[in-house]
Amino acid sequence: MKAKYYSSVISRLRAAGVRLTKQRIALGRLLFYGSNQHVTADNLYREASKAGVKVSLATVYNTLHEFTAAGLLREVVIDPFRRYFDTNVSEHQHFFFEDSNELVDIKIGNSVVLRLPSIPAGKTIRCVDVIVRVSG
Amino acid sequence: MKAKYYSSVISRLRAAGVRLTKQRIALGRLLFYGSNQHVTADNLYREASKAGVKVSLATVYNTLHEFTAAGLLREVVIDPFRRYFDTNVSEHQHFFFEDSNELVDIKIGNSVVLRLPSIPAGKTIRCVDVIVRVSG
DNA sequence: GTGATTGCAAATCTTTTGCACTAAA
DNA sequence: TTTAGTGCAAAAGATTTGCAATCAC
Repeated sequence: MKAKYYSSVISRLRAAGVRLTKQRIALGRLLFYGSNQHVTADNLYREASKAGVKVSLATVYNTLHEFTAAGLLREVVIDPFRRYFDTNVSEHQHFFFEDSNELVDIKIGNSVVLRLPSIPAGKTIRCVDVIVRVSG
Repeated sequence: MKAKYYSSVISRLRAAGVRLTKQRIALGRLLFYGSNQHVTADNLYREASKAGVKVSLATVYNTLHEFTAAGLLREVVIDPFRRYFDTNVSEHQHFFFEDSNELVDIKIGNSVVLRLPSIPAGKTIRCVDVIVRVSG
């Protein structure tokens, strides 16, 4: 099973056109087969350390940006104190649990339904971010 | 006209329960009667300097937080590089023009949340942030 | 071999803090 | 008079950068 996951990460990275390095493969495994879909740099760095992966924090930052540029991750702007990245790049919305700082996908069918606004001529909507901030 | 605006800021601050200082009144005037409803600390600091208001950057930060805590401003999390504050504290949504870094309110009637998601029992929705990111 | 990537430490940028001084109530 | 607010400079915290060493293709 490990081997299958491993090669699956490799083909995903290769398909995205990113150069295959030890660090990227290791981080890719953590990102795409780990339990947490929503990571911060520090977050992923610790997870890597815990997993015995030798990687520097700078490389974690580089990799998160590289993967985002390659379409493997999407950044979620949710918190002024740190940057979150989401392994789910398909269109979806988020709960942010303010008491625990937890970011959770809203399941399709339970999402906020919007009527989209009209926009200035010549412009395009790149995306619509919806964050439901939950407390209590 | 000036005098009317001035006293109107004073009563607004007083009503919000914030102590009236020269700096807060000056920043309040810029915020509540200035042209730009969406400010960053640096942004407001420059505006103050330009208007001849003598105030330190630290006080601008303090004041933005103080006003936010008092319900006079609302923070909009939109950009990982700086914090935006909005003088419009009523429920509304935003355009973010990515090319110019401009944050603009979506006019009422031009965007509507039609249905909210169900949330875990015991929790409450504090707010729903909707950001329409526009480019081109 | 050649150009991209890594790791470290230093730099950067925004925001916060400590503290002596000043101003508001 | 007493407590809160201000300003400065220093600190903090997240992210980035410069550069020499290393690795992928």
